Amino acid sequence: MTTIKEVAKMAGVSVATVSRVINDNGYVKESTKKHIEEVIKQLNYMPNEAARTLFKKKSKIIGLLLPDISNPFFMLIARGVEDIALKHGYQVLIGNSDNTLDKAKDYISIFNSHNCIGVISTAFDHHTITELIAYQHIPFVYVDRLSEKQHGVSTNHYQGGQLQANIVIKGNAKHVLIIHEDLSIEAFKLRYEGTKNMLTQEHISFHSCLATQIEDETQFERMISGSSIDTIICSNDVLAIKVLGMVQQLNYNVPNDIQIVGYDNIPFSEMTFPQITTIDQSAYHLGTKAVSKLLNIDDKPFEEIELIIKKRQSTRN
Amino acid sequence: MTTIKEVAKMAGVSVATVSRVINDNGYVKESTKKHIEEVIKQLNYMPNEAARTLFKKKSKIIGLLLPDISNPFFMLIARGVEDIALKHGYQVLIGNSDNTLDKAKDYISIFNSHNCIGVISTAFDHHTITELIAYQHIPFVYVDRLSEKQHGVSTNHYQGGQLQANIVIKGNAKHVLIIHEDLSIEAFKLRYEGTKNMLTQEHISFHSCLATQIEDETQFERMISGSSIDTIICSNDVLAIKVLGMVQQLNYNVPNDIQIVGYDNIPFSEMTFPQITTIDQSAYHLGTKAVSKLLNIDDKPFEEIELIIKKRQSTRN
DNA sequence: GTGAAAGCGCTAACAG
DNA sequence: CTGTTAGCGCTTTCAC
Repeated sequence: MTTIKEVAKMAGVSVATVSRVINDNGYVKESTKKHIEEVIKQLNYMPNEAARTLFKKKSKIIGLLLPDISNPFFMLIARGVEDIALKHGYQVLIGNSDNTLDKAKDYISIFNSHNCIGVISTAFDHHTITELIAYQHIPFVYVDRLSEKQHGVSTNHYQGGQLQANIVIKGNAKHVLIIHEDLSIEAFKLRYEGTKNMLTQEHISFHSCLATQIEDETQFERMISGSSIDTIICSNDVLAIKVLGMVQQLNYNVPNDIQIVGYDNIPFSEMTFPQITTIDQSAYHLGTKAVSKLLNIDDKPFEEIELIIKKRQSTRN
Repeated sequence: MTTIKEVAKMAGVSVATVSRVINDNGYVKESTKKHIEEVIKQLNYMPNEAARTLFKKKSKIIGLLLPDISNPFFMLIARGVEDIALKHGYQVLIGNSDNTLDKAKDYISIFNSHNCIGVISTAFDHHTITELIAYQHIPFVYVDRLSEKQHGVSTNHYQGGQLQANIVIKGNAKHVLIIHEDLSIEAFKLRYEGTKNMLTQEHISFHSCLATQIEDETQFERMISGSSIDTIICSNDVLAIKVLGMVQQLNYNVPNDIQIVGYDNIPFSEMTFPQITTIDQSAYHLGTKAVSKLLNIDDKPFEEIELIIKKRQSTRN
């Protein structure tokens, strides 16, 4: 690795001057600037980020804390974060918390030790979040965050839940099954309540169960047939895709016998047969916005992103 | 951020001694060690990685260069890399090249400027790889790499292609369509040749086309019906899932009318109906192995991972 | 066993 | 406009 010193020597100037041109600040005569730039190119010089970070106490790295990138929804956020971070000269260090507080804490410490400019985090439950913030001070931006008091981008999860309910109501839902993820995670809880309230209001009966409860296929079948379920509302598209497959294995026709709605609009939701009706959270956009907030390119500290209904084939009407 | 100096002062020792205990090297009296450790805990001290990196000229960061993490196959590799990197105290900086040489080069430079210990990269075509290595010197480990001369982990792609052919032959394939990704990428080319040779050997007729050519649905339909295709072999599962959906939209029964094989065994391949028959490359394992190679935990510089056939419902017999 | 001090590569005063 | 220099936080000789 060539250093700034070597560049300076070769160009016949001091390191300060070289530093001025690579950072494009301070006065440098145009001709010496040109000359230094040539030397830099010739030597293939790149500043050592560790040295810069040590001095500035801030690195060009963004810490990205996700529950699990294997869910395409988070992958989309990650790509959004990465693409725009790169555009602004930032790198992203990834951390999968697996929804574990310990891992999340560890990653935040790690991000801190790398002098990350900040961390972008997707939602934990409320209590966890406050604990995390208190844990170490580093700028935080939340994606899918909970309260207006925090910096971040989010969508209206309660409304999203209502939207799901509306869709199935139009599809003449009579007996609904809501399959949800861990309700201690605020986003899922809000959606759940949105659909629940909407269904109740329309006097439509429903059952609900946790995603983990459908692992057992025979139990799942009993649940479906026992309550003559004709509609399934899922917390997210991964779940919806899984459920679609299971329901089809049981020889039900989707959407005629059973209609299914998902959430997130992950790319695969459009590839199934039938294609899955879902609510688009614009995950990629959420990611790009989060970076803007973190880098203060964006004026507003908090923003709500519009939800988009993707009516497709897995629901009736 | 507390520094080593503060710890030293509070503990009433020199920074050198503190450094010795945090790195667990050199002689330190047991009692002073205990004392220092207490102070560290009390101050919640964590070493500044930038400073360490500056001195050591090597950071605790692994650069991970992927074509695109939105393909679950690469996501699996990424998770494998991340999980085991974390276990060894390393972080991972991600870079999506989008199969672009320019972006790949940029990322390698960036990884270098961050003093990454090395980069884990998934395959480009042969020419590109050599160019990349020449570009900057930093330890490289390839996943799905091409030649024995390079460090890395791979599977036998040619054999994988043969395996795909064998599966459909057992399913009584008469008119095969091979839908492949860019053949300038060695892995895809090898698989393609594996299937092609196997099919030729068995005197089974086949057509082939590039993945991008099936975007147009009507053209796809013509291709299928025109050649009375009864079998489709795909370069990867994402493609297979997409094709499955398209074929079903066209009212073909899978596998009776048309059987489909994928490649990779991504999680979604098991969630479709019918479930997709595929070849498992053990992507996660590939990722973990790559880290071991990079950190020299693993003795062998190169290793070949076994392919596993996942016979499921999308193929006949 | 422990401390003093040099120096990793860079930036930002400050001096000229 | 340009150079000199201190110092970011850490590790590692080298003394003692």
